[in-house]
Amino acid sequence: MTSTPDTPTSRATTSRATSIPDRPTVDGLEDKWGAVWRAEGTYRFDRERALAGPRSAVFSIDTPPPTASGSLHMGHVFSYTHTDCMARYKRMAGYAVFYPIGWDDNGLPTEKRVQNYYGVRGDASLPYRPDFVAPFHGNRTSTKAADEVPISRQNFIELCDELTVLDEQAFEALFRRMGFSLDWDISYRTIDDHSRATAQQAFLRNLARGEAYTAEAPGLWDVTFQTAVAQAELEARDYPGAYHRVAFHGAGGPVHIETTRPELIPACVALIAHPDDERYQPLFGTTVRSPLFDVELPVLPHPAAEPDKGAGIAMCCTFGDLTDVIWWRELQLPMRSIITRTGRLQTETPAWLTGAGAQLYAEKVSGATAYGAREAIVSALRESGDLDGEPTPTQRKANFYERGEKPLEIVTSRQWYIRNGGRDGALNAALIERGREIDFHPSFMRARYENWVAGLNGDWLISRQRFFGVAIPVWYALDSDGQPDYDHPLVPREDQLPVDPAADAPEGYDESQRGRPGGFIGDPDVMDTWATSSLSPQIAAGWRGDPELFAAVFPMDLRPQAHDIIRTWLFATVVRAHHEHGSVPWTNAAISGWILDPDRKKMSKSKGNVVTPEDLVIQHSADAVRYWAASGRLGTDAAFDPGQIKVGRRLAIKVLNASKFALSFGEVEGDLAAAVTDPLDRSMLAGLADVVRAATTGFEAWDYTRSLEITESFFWSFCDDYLELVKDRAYGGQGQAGAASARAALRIALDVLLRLFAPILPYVTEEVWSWWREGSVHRQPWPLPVEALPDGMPGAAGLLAAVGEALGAIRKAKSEAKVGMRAEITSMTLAAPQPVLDAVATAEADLRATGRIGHLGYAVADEVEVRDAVLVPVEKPSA
RNA sequence: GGAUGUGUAGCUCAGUUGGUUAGAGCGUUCGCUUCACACGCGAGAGGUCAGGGGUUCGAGUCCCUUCACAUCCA
Repeated sequence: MTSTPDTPTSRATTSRATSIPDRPTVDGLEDKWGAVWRAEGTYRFDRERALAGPRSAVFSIDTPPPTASGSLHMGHVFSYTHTDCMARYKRMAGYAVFYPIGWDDNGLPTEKRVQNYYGVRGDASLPYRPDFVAPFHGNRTSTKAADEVPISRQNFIELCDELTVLDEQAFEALFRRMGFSLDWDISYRTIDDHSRATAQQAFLRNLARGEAYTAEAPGLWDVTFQTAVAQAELEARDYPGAYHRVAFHGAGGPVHIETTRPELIPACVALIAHPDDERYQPLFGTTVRSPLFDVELPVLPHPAAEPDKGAGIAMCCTFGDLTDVIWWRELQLPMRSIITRTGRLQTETPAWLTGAGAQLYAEKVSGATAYGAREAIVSALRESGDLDGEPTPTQRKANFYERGEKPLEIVTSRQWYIRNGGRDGALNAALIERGREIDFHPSFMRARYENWVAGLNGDWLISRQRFFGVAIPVWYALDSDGQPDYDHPLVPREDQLPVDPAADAPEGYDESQRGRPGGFIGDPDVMDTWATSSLSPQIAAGWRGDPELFAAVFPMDLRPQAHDIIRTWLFATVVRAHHEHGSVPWTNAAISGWILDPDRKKMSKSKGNVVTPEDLVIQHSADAVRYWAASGRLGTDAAFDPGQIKVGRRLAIKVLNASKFALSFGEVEGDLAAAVTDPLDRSMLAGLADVVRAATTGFEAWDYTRSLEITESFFWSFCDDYLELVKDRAYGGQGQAGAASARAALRIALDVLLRLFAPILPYVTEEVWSWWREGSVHRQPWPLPVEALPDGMPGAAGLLAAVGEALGAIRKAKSEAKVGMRAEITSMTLAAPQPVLDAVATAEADLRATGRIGHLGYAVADEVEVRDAVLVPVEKPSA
């Protein structure tokens, strides 16, 4: 075994023998360095250091767990790159960066994908089949529901588990290729045992404190997915309908209402007009009889009636829309519901119907879809003469579940809620106040939060009648008649979590008592996905089971996400932390914009304008794609721009080539800074010190784009002007000391520049670092201005700028003469303001070598220009 | 209807607390085989800063107003 000397800890002395490829390339760096970073644990969270040090030395990130069953799109790459740039900066700035990754794999998106991928459908009434084999594996051609094989809940869940694991592998591969410096050792899935236990524990504590409760109430219901839907999942869409002018029968003659839903006439409980509406004031307190069904109904005043809409008087049914719910509740009207959970009208004839009405119901509408019932009732109204005129088409706003295709119905059901300030002014105000404890980046995004919280109109409905989710961890005792006692749910102990009430029995009971009088039943529902993902900080930070870690990283420093889910994910997370910890979940929220296609439309699969990130990375390199993403500021939507990716690729290549060049002149022994004696070199380093200051300010203000722009713009003029100007001297054209000064300055500049670029371009910077340095550039400290130019060393950025201006004039003269830049200038006069002439005099040898100038004269002038140039064109070799 | 943001070169965007002649990249035009890079280098053309009004010695920047677009909430 050979004895190796201890690796020096000082950064500046860890140079190693330079080894540079002949033709450096950006292609293939992802695989090369991805493997090294993985093997070395380059981005591993330093737990020991974090626990030992103060909280302020940790930077913790609540990474969004992507929906694993969704497709990978540019939006992911965009937003995750923003976060990664900040994470890399913070790591270099000395923080112990806690940067976990999770996958959101429970919930409806996964169920839909499993349904399509395997050709199956969950059916809670079926028994488990241990030997079940799915008919398809992503190769299904039919999309007909009839072709789907119904399987048990447990079989369905097993398939969800199987497919999400596959999907997550695809995500992980992309995230690794993109160079996201996540700690893959800290990962979770929202369906794994730890997440389920955490979600259940948080729920049980909400329940114990009265923040979670059940209620049987009318609520929005999706008839396709047959589940209750929360306010945050609503989407108002235009939906075609028709106004039907229908006569109700009053004592003093017909009362006409206009409705888009005549099929609900049998569910009508009242007619309602605005209290100030003089047309209907005489009718208040009287009753009318409904057409066809002849049910006696009161005419009542309520301010929610809109006098300008339709006839100004409306029928209130249980339930056609949310206004009906308000009327029903506030006017204490009876419940006459006929729409069932499938969206069809109930088959049994309602008890409140009699005679001809009952017969009509039984014969024409019983069991019909809403659409079929409407047709039947309209034709009956036409026959009875109660339809005034023909229906007039209209566009109305209807509520849809964001993933659904049919308008939501309102169905009465027992559901679980978590208090979120939607029905409680004090809690609402407290949550708005919590929002003000969070720094939003950009700050105007707070308005989205406050808008949403202030506009809530009910508590957060968290129960879903679905399969693949975290079970609501409660059971209900059955009385001797087999009726469940919903008011006293049976709960597990926290150390028993996670539990599945469908498979586990509550304490004090055994499985044989399930469903029997005197026994118990499990709550059949699962939680909404957000009820779990709103706990991502608690899940990742070990709230359950790792209190030391939790104390070290919570509340977290950063929540990165896109602006469309402020109302859902961001808000829900604030609600949970407020209830559980009495604090914010994090102190900063970095809000990324969306990716739009070049026509400024949001990119989406249905529009067929999606570009897959994998292709782009393969084609242009991860650094190039990151460059494009980092060019988009927080909060700003960005057009997808392949041109910008190409610019990134060029920059990455330039970093390789310029670095190769800067390192090609050989080592400089001893103290590099002391070797820099030439004023032009010091000027360049002074400019670089300014860049370090500005780039640091940019990152500190969450403005990685500004940091990149400043560094990039310096780097290009460094290549175009400085490298050209010192080339001759660095080759030794002007003696030993001059060469040493140039070579040392190049190495200092490269060292600093690589670190400035490292958060944005992790691959090429790491590649170049490996040519001449030990370790990873990503574990180096963020550069300080004094590393570019030591305190006290004279140096003014203006000198290089002035010489560069003179060089520009020389290039212009050659360009206008249509000769190459290598063309010799036998003699010329440089006209310029005196300060520029002074600067040029300081660096005259460099300028003359670069411009290939023989005799150089000076003249004072306002503008910089070349006069009286005598050019010798380069002889072209004859063909 | 309410809220928020945006409007600067053909395109994508910078433009700090108001301060000389408004910048960059892409694209375009012209030129250059240049010893790191042709995936390169050099040069040029291109703008009534959405419109109107105001404050100021001075406005792309501040105020008012109109218009257009986007998103969120009703």
